[in-house]
Amino acid sequence: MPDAEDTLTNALRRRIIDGEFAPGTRLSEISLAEKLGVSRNTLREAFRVLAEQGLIEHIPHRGVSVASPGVADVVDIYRARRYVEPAALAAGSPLHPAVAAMREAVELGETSLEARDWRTVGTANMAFHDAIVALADSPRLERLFRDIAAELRLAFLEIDNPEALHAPFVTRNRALLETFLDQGGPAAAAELQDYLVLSERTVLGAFTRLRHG
Amino acid sequence: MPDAEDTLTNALRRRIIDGEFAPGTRLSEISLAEKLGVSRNTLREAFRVLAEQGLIEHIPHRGVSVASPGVADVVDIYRARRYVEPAALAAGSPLHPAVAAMREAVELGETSLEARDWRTVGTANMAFHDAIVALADSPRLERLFRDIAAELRLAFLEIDNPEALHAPFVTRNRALLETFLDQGGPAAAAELQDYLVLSERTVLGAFTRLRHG
DNA sequence: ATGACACCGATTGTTCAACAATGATAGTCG
DNA sequence: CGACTATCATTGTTGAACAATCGGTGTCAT
Repeated sequence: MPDAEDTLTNALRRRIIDGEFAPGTRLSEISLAEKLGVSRNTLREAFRVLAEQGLIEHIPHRGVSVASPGVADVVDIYRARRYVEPAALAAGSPLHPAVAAMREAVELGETSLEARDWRTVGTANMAFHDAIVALADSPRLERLFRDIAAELRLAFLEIDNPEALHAPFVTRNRALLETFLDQGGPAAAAELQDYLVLSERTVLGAFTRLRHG
Repeated sequence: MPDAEDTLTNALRRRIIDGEFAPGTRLSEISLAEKLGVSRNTLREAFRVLAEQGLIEHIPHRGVSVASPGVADVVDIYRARRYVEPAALAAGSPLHPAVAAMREAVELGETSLEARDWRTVGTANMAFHDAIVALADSPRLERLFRDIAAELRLAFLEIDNPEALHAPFVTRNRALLETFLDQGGPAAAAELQDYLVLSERTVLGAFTRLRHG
């Protein structure tokens, strides 16, 4: 079955992001290869890709495990986000196609919030920010964001309180979109700065609460 | 010979960056594996890592070749740089350890300029900007910069006029460092914006000159 | 001569089995 | 009870093999 590997990498990626393998889980080459119906070598190639993306951690001679981001990782992820997202929003055009994606993400978030479908709320949230980055029209920045967004999802999985994590930001997304359209990029960028600070604080708070009981 | 792969990846990476394999060169699995004294499978794992880093391009069933960045890539690389570098400089502290690295890079650039050692001038140049990014204390931003800097080196290799490419920026690096120390981060950030615009223009100019004769 | 078509060869994609090397574990001894 | 050692499961790496695909070559009909 040639070409299994691209598919394999994506499949593994999705399953990890979806939480099928909890953060920190050890991924055994032999058993996982058997489970997925591929050879060890093919699986190892996929591992290398995912490790480079930060989704799994590879320790020589000790195998790979699903990344489990710690406080330092969350801090760094938000730092990177603050570098990229507000600037993308500040320079973004309201006519950019990504604006439609922003709107759709906001609406999906709102309907999912009503349905109390927190998982989808989280997905919509990420899609919203992904659209913001897309405003920059930079494949490399998009790739960076794709990777750190995936890592952040792992952090969310560790916390496992999706309502507190995602719900508060649905209305903020709506407000941010309207600020962007009504008052322009720079105003929206300033708002997003505060937004990200608050979001980081929310995540970090949940994290330390985890550690202390 | 276990643990060959991390070493292998780094070795290949360095050889590519050093121009041993010209941009666009097809890398045959069989012959390269033989040349490097590793098996095809091990080499393929290294390929996956380097492809993820953007150093080589992988086309299914057609193998990998050394990336040869085009105009669009250069534009995107500089876009990403403008997002990250000035902000890092603006927020950076003069007391940060990376400042020492900035200084060393400037001095190395100056001595290499005198010696007309353009290769080292280019290296020092990149080290200077690497130190700027290090001001942000963000592993993920550093990784992004490491990858795009490597890609940019490939673009430089394609142009192959290192003097025009690197020499003009030695004095600018010195000036930028002094602005940062004397007038602070924001002033230096503004200067760096212009710097990067000029640098991009230099590279793009050389590129189009290549295409037209 | 030219264009479509079928074939062939080289290369990549993937698997399997084997062995070396390492890290963790468990058991032993002082 | 702690340090040492032997064992063992797992990873690291290899080589050979076969399947699948791509690109070029040559043929053939028009």
